[in-house]
Amino acid sequence: MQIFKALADENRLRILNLLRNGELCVCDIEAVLNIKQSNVSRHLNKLKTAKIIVSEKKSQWVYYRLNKEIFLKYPFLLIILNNEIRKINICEEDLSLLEKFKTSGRSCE
Amino acid sequence: MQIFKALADENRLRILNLLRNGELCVCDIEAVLNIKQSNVSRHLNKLKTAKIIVSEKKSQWVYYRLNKEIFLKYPFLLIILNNEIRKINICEEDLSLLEKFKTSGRSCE
DNA sequence: TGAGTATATGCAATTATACTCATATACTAT
DNA sequence: ATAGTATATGAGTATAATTGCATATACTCA
Repeated sequence: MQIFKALADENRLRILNLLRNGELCVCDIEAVLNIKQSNVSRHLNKLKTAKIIVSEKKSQWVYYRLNKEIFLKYPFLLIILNNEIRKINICEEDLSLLEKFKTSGRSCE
Repeated sequence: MQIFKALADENRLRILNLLRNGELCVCDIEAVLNIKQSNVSRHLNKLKTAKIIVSEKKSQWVYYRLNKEIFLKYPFLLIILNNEIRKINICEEDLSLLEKFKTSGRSCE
């Protein structure tokens, strides 16, 4: 139930899309999606509460990544991630923006 | 996107569960779920707009059933229907209520 | 035709969700 | 210590979804 509600928001699907290639910190996501930091933080919390992602604090940053276990437990989630989310137009753009951002030196790592 | 929103409501998941065994009219669903008719009608409309179900009018009744085509198009939907929705406690009860209702003679057919 | 039933829909009220701004907390580095 | 950065969260607002009630429409049957 909660997992379906977690998936029912475009910003959260965009976040999951970004996390497909590996972990990101809040400010990476904020920069790429161009939404407010507090907003990103809350969306991440919803995804985390639904156990779709997990977080790990590293010095001043908090890194979020997909929770492999839940993708094993719910095969439909993997299909959604790999087949459906990428069909959303803006998700392609997000990925290339992320690419640019990561190579621009403005990323926090 | 719209498909995810359509799945993000317990009543709608319960309706999809009931439709697993075949088509039903609005009043069948109303009786089993014990929610208001106008409410059932609106939920059905959301599912229909998301193309998850289709409807067919037969004399004074409107019958709703799963849209086979969309389940072929989105395999994750089939997994959700067969594996996840049934895990929701109330869905088991709904099915036995439906059974009773259908054999009680109060059903509209 | 008229009464009864099934369904859909307009409108208002309620509830849930998402958002913004300001600020607290935790950490880093000078 | 102090300033700066990253993140989370409280409080208020805006927006969206759900619901209930009343009613319109379409159909049936006597």
